[in-house]
Amino acid sequence: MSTNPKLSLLEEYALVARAVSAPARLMLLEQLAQGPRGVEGLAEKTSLTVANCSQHLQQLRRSGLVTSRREGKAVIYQLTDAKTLDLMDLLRLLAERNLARVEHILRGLSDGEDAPEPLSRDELAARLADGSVTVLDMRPVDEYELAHIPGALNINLADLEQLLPSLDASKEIVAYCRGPYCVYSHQAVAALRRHGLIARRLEGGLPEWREEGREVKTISWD
Amino acid sequence: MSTNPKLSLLEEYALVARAVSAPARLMLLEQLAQGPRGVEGLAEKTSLTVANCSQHLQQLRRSGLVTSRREGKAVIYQLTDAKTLDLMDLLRLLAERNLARVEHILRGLSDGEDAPEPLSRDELAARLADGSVTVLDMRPVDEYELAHIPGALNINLADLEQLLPSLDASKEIVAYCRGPYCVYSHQAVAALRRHGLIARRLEGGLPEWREEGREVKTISWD
DNA sequence: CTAACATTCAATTAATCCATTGATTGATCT
DNA sequence: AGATCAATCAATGGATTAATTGAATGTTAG
Repeated sequence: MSTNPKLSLLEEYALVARAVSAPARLMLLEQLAQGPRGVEGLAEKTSLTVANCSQHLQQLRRSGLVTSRREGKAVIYQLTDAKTLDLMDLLRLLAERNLARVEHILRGLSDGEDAPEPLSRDELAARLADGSVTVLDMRPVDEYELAHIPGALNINLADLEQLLPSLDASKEIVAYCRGPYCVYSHQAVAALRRHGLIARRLEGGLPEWREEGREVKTISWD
Repeated sequence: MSTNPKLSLLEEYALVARAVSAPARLMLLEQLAQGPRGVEGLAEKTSLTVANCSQHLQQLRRSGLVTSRREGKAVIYQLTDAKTLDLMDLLRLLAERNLARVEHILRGLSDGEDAPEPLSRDELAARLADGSVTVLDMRPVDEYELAHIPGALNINLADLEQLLPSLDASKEIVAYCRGPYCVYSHQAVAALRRHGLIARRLEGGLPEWREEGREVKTISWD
């Protein structure tokens, strides 16, 4: 606690940030995003010890991101409100942007090849509805599990070759990954076109898709 | 770094959170929100040593929230994009909600007195335009400085009595503070009405006002 | 009241983070 | 080249944080 009022206010902000600055607590929040749970259940899902889990949960409670109530001999924790989810989404968005940008720079990729125009998100939404496209999610499987465009197939670049025979060559293929800087979908499209398929990238990536409030599918993980 | 891919992804999110989990870095971000600056200037504004400031800035850069470029012998830092501001706003929102809720509980306040209906934000916006209201911002001065409703007077409860004579008794007075749970505006309205003035609370507080994308005024601090 | 269970508390250790210091790099100017 | 200025690096000590263990609390069931 500082004596300076301006600083102590910033310390208050920092306390909230601190709460989401440990992977263990992010795991807990991911779990709580699926609904209220007891301590033991959460400990199991996150493979933390019960005591450790309890302490993390109390830290989250102190930060105001979750609340708890007693139910019999169990203590049930739950997210305080949707703002908590907003915070997690923003972190995801920022973090994945960074990952994507880093890869992009590392590989020295430029956009100006013979690549076709990317498909806009509006267009994809329309064509998802009438089933005239195959959608490929090129991100790592853990990101796919957290959220993906409904109906998208998860495949990584290395395995793409194996998938080729089973693709419907009459449908256009749309690949996406983390965002505009992400390399996966660029490379996927290039590979697919080399094999004579009709393929385009989605404009932006999953973060941008989510941000516009479009539907995503989430898998509840182990 | 973890070997588990799911964990290492969460670590990436945590890294972003960690970046905004120190008051010193939040100060730097506040400064950068006003525009790009060099290291020395930032160090002065935040009263950090140059070396310390540089290290914090590098941590912010690693998290992707800011970028830097060289200009002559100076290194200029700036916010990467508006998403960084979104993150800060969200932290503010969550933190101030908590502060407000804590106060509310501590003082055992209930809403059901003889208090009048609060003024909606739409109404206030309309009446701000035609100048038929006096708006009081009851929050601490440092929060006021960060952002407030344009035209609002900042006054704390203790000093309210002194302000009374100078208030235009023919205009309705609207008081606001941090949010629905915050006590300042409740108490201000009660005090004003005790003195025979026409006073109401604003529905919600500044966080809610900002959230709706309404105009706020910010003062660049020292 | 006692036993059983879920959660929390308290104390320890190891790891991480922060501010400070002084040296070092990189860029400009004469 | 040498001087100067801005920023960064490297190393230190002090403070905070996380995971672990075992004991203590509160709640229900018998």
